[in-house]
Amino acid sequence: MNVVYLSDADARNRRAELVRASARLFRERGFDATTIRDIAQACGMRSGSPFYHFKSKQEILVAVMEEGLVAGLVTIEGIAAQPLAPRAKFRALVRTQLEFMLGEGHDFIPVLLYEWRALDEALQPRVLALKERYDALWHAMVVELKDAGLIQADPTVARLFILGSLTSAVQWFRPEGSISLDQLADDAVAMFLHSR
Amino acid sequence: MNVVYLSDADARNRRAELVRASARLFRERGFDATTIRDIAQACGMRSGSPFYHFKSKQEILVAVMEEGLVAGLVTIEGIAAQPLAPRAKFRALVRTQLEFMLGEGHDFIPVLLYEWRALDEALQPRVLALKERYDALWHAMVVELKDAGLIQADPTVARLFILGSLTSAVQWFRPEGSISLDQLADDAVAMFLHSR
DNA sequence: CCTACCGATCGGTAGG
DNA sequence: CCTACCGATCGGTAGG
Repeated sequence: MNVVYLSDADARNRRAELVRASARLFRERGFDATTIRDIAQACGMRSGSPFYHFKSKQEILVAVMEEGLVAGLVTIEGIAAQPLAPRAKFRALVRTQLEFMLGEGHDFIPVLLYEWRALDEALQPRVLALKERYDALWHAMVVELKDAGLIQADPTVARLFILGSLTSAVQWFRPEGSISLDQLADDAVAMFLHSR
Repeated sequence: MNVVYLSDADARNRRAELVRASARLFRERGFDATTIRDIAQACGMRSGSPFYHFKSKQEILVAVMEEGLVAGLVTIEGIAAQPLAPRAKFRALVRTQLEFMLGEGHDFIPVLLYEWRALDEALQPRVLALKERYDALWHAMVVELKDAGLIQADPTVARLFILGSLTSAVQWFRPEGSISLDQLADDAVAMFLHSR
């Protein structure tokens, strides 16, 4: 029953491939509209084979969310730790956030943002802890901006509005369009930060 | 085959009831996760009965989107037509938009925003025309603000960021929480409009 | 990882 | 609008 059909290394590779393909499909079609058969086919497998690597479709979703969030968090926390002036740090954080939401091959964060509801409540705590680290980091950034007089609104609402507007770009940004991620970051800074 | 089981008036009422219940369910659970049986039950019908009023589940979705959009558009256009100063008009538009997204019983616009992908491509044009009127109105508002020196960023990006951040409130705003829609509107004005 | 399959669910329909 | 039902799809499993 518990016979091994793949070497450890092969199994790890195939698992990673499943997570990557699932992220892309979940992002493009949504979790509910993506079938296990779609995922298997995208990796050249038969329909039952993903279950060699994951207990359930929900476990695939949680893997997509966790792995994407961990990768993004490490990068973002690295930037937040740099000794930059508030305005420059904000610009750098925004630019990185945009990269993780809109850049080539970065399907994980959009899935996290748009498929949260599809995740079984029992599994949500596993992702929530990471999400909170994310929010805490941005909250500190916004408070720093407010102390510097660059933001006037309530910090919590400001944080939610800023992240919300960046998030919304997932819906309308087109990489082949005329606007670049750098321009987008500049516009965000111009919009959200007042001059003193 | 085409026998009539309800009077015209009854049929209209039941249809409206189906649209209202569907809007709420689509908003709460998503389109894919809502079954015809859920909708029927919410209206005290049996599972096959919604198809007396609608050809398909997709037709229910399009009805939800169209009816919500038409209602919102009429109200929003009324405000845009008022002779208000740019800052005051912006505040009024934001407040109304928040009402239609977050207010009691207003499930239509969130469904439009979050279930667009679930709508068959063949049906999208029916809703797109209304959406464009919406965007045009907001675009004119943003240009007016830019001319008045209250916004500095590119008008298209500014419009998308503003609507995106308001839209995001659907995900985190809780009516029973400590913040009111009026405060939210004030914070949006403080965030997005610079002083001259 | 594959083959073969099950059990449940779901959108939709025929007929009254 | 109800009853009774179909056909397809889908997540998941047994066994090798």
